[in-house]
Amino acid sequence: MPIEIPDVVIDRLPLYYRLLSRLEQEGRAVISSQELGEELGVTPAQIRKDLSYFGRFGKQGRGYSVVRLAEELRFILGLDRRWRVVVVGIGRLGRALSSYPGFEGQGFDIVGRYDSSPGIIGTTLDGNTILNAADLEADLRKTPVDIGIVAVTADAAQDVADTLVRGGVRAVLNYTPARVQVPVGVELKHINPVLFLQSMTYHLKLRQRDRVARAD
Amino acid sequence: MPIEIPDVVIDRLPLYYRLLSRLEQEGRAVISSQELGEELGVTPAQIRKDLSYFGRFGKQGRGYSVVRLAEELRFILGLDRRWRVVVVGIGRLGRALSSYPGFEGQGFDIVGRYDSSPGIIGTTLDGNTILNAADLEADLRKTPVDIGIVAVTADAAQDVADTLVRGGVRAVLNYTPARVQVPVGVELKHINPVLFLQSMTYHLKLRQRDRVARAD
DNA sequence: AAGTGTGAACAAGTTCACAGCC
DNA sequence: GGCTGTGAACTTGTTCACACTT
Repeated sequence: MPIEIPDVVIDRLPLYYRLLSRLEQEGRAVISSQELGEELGVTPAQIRKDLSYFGRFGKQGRGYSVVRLAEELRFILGLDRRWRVVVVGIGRLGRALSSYPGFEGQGFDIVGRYDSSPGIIGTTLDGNTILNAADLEADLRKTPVDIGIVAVTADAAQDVADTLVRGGVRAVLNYTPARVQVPVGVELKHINPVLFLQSMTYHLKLRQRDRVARAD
Repeated sequence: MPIEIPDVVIDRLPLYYRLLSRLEQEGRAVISSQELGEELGVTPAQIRKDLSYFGRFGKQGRGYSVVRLAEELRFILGLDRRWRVVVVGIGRLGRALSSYPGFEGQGFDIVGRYDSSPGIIGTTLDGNTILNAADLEADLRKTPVDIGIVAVTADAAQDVADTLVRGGVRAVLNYTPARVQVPVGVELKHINPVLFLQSMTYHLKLRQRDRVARAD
């Protein structure tokens, strides 16, 4: 009976969670789907439907207990434990990611920073020694890691992903412009600013055309 | 007669374009939707339907001319011109973005790097002087910019976005975990690695549960 | 009275399947 | 013969609207 939950729903949950988390800290006790929706730019029906995939967390006539719902989402998303993350590729981007303060507070521990360049291996970053990427697979085998962030050059991306997977990593976040392949059963997401920009320019161009057309 | 083209379609075009671009360089003359689809993990019908929103670029019995289709996509996406970009916030992430070699080659010129910290203003990065964020709006008024990348702290994000918009920027790429608002008519995209990771942990947790269940 | 949870209606997006052209 | 372009069929996702609970 595992009713398939749409991926779009899963992708919205962290958004809900982030807001709930903030409200929780602000000491807000109860909130309605209406108000949640306004805050997030989503319809209230959407929020209720999304949550209904996982249970009945609200009270009619009242709304959702902020604390309760935050906790439920934490549980659903697996944020009630800590996740072990390695960053591979300590160039400028890898350095920025390794030092990103937002991970720690959300349950993600960066437990390894790897690079393959002799000039970088052995140096320290925020007090952590950069390890040799050649040791990555062996290290992963010794002490398992959940998530790998790939911030190497495009041509090395597939190799690194393969190594991560061989080492037992079950989720790969690829910051490389290369499209990498992983076996089924391994989670994979791509973050590529150029693709974002290119879809934005489509809209910019459209709008410019409109403006010119209207000016006639 | 502007038939509304779904946003999902627009978001796929840069993917198609990137592959076509590579094929073009490799000297490939013609390709079928079948093969494009295999390469991209998309159904051939999807590709044909997507492209059909914009015109009839293929030849029956033959496929698509790689050069022709790449050119069409370049035109559709507005990549047949250069776009002026500023990066605001030159912390570790802003530095990484400012130096990212992928922008230049795809038609995006970083024409300004701004920060508000006295220790950073006036320093240079890749030979470019970091400018004072206090001058941002005036600078934008003088020499217009198309796209703004926001890489400041979360609490400053909305202010920076407002400044960009007042300065005439029509697209904002927000690297901040803060949800920012922009007026209608301004493009806005968010890139937040934590949200990506949090939807991945949902799947990781699911899979772990499955594994435990099977082990019984 | 207010607001959830949810089947039913609707909308959006994807795939099918085939006529038409090269 | 092979592959595009595209209505039609289907599937997926969203919104509606209301019975029901507090």
